[in-house]
Amino acid sequence: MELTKNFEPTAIETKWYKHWIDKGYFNSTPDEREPYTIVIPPPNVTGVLHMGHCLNNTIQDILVRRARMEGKNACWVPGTDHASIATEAKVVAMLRERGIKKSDLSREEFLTYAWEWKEKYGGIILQQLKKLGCSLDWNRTAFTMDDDYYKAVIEIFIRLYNDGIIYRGLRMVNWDPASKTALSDEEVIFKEIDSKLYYINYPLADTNSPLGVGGITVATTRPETILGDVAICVNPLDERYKNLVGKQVIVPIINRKIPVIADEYVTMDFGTGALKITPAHDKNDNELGRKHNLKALNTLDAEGKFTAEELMDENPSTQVLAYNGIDRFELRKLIVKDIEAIGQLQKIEEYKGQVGTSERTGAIIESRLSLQWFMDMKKFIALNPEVISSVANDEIKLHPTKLKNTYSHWMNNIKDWCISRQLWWGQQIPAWYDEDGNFYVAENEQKAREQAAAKNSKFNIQNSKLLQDEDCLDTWFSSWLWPMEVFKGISNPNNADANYYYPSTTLVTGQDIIFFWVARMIMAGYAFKKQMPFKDVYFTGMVRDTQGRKMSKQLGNSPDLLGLIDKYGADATRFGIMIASPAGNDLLFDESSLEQGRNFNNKLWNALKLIKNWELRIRNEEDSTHQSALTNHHFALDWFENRLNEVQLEVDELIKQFKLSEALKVIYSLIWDDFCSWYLEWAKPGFEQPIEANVYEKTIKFFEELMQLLHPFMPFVTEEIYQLLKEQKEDLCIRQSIGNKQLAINKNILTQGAILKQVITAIREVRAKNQLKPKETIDLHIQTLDVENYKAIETILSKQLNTQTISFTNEAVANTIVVVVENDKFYIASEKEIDTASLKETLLKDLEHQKGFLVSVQKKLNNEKFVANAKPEVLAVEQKKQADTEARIKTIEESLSSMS
RNA sequence: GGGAGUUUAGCUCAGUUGGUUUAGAGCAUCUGCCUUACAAGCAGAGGGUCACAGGUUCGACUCCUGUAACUCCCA
Repeated sequence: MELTKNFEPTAIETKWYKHWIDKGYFNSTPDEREPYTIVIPPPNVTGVLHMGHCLNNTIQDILVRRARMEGKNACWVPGTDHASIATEAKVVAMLRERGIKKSDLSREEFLTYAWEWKEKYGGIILQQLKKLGCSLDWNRTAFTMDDDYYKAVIEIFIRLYNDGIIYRGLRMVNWDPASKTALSDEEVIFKEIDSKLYYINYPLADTNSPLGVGGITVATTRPETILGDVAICVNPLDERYKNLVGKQVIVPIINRKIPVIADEYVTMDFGTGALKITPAHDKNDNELGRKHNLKALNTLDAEGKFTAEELMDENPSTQVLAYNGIDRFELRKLIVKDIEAIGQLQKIEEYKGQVGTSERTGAIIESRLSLQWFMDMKKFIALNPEVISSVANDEIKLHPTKLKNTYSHWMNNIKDWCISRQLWWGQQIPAWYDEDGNFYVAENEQKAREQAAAKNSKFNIQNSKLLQDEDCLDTWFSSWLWPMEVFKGISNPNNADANYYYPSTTLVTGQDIIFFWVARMIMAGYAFKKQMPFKDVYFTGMVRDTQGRKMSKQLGNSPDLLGLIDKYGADATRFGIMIASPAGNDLLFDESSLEQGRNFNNKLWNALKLIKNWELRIRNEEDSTHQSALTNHHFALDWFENRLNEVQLEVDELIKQFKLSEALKVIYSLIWDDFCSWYLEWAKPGFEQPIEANVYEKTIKFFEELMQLLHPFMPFVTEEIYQLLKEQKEDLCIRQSIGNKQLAINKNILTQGAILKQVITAIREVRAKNQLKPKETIDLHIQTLDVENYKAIETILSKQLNTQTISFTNEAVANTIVVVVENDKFYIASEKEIDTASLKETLLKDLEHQKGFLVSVQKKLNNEKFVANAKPEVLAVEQKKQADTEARIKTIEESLSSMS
């Protein structure tokens, strides 16, 4: 079979992925083997594959494929989450395009459209993962709104409500006026925004002085909330305002009389040192308001528009009523203008401030008083203390470990979790309200009716009205059950799958969702299963561009992943993203690393071609008349076998520590340098020469093992090559590795190999310096005490250095170039004239270096304190260094003297 | 403002309890090669007072203190 010039990934990738799926290799069912479970961080149904997913899922696939080859029962569960806010926004937009308004639809009608949208677009990202080669068990694909999953979420809500952990309360929440829903703190992104600081005067109420005289000036960024002001607050230590505390001032426009109060909370050097208090529209004001028993007056509605509803007791003026329905930012301008008109605006300053924005819609967040459902986190943690201890004592290991601090800090300062969202796409809150304002939490309306009848004597179980809460639950309130409910661990407790696969083995996810998701899964695990959800958590950093900027749509710096896979192949893409991915750190993505991956594919491909060329030239050992060639091949085989074992152990260790990038680097160098550049050159027969059968077979075996080692990282090219090397009974994808523990390593052979490489490199270097063309032969004279060792590698030397003759000598050879490696000397004779001067220079440079080194070693050995304090083995090493260096200096000096 | 982290070659990173031949790798750069697997390649080379300033120690990239720059988290 003729092999193509270069490796061509596209067709090969499609072929093998289909084959693996047809064989069902990725499907897992419980058996007697040890399970290795990963649940995918469910991407949004709205999502498309981006670099973050690529990194994340490549890592998961590497771990899963390796576990599968190690004989574990590997199970990687795919799925998506319903992403309430994002999906609802997409569906609303889709409807708008069709000319349909959400407000004209019933909940049921809207949900029909939403499901339609989900069926059409929700699976795109999972299809894209197949392109990347991900070995997911597709039979297990889960969705956070599946029927059973839905029921599980509801059940958990009811359980937590009955335990007194979920409560309903009026709280200051982060309100997104664009999507008209509350957001958790984690969904708010703070941004620096240019705004203005308005200085507004509040005149004193109890004097007859004209307006503008003898008042108090407040600096505010939010004049539009002024109509909700209920107090002015100053620092009790502030001398400027001491005489004003306890007095009344007048709120401009609405002319409300409010008190001046004192509290340490106020910073004296910000603005004027006087703060207006609007408890309905600011978190801190709300707290101060509660502390000082102030009323909260809400002046903005759910969309962020002015409403005078709560001001009606004050008989507001027509001017105030005219603000009704005006948007908050428009209102700001208007009120500033109106305050200016009555002469109460003193000045406006430019100001840079932090403003919260919605992660999903980008809208500026309003703090808003609202009835929401909450989880009492302090109580929850008190009942499940393992949530904190398991991470602290490494029962659950976080990688990198520095995140342990972050985790415990958050846990110990945890705030209540607002779990309700004013949306329809999600699990509807299982609470029903009767006409008297009582509510009943139950799994369905019938059960709620029964409860109502039992608790409310006025309630008629047949006829009375009962309305379900309109809101749905935060998406994270469903995805925190992911590791258990993908195996139906809540909806069908103690089923065989859940018992076998839970807890999962490893979780791979981004650092950005450590609180959103990871921490909450740990909570759910201990609360509902009394067990951790996973043993190790590997956090990836963020993928950035070469300038270190986040990848974003606005910057247009996020590459088209499928385009990259088309261009370079999935293996090269995986290689490219892994090779530059330090454990737990941000990754600066550069397309050139994909190029490196593609080149690596070709390197493998060409090594295959070389070996295929040997196939027809195999000769049995018995026929051999070249005994020395056999010994030499024996050395090459022996050396590479040991080198391979050494690296296999190293990789094993690295993967255990989640140092995947390093493991890949080590394998890359083993294949490119040790196997291709050294081993194959040593084992290679001469032009049109036959190859010994055992060399051929061993080489195939080595290559197979290399492909096996690399397979988790680059599954397609390795499977293809594995199958082409020889007729295979099984697929590489499921080939079982031999336990690494049995691997023995002969250090002597490895050292000998290292010296051989050093000799070849050193002699090549002087060849290059003396302009000896590769084709020009040399005569090599070796002066060494280990003649036998060099005899064993004679033909290798000859081949790699293009020698005409190799001989051994006990003394300097005249008119040659001298090379010193360790304590051996190599004299190189050629027909070319020798550049003695440059040769001398090289030797002198080396001599100087060695002498300098010797001085540093001797300094230590002559230091009494060092000799007294250093450990014996350290002392021995230093003594050996001294002896070696002295010997080397002697050798160089001899060479130099023989030259002159 | 509070907390955590980072700083090693042009770039991206290793460097395991302080001593392992006066700091390693990949990429990039330079030089020479179309050598019959591979020019997407081969062979070779150059490049670092380990951010800065002190300290501990016989000995510091490694431990301690301070300074600077950057990053992230929380407010």
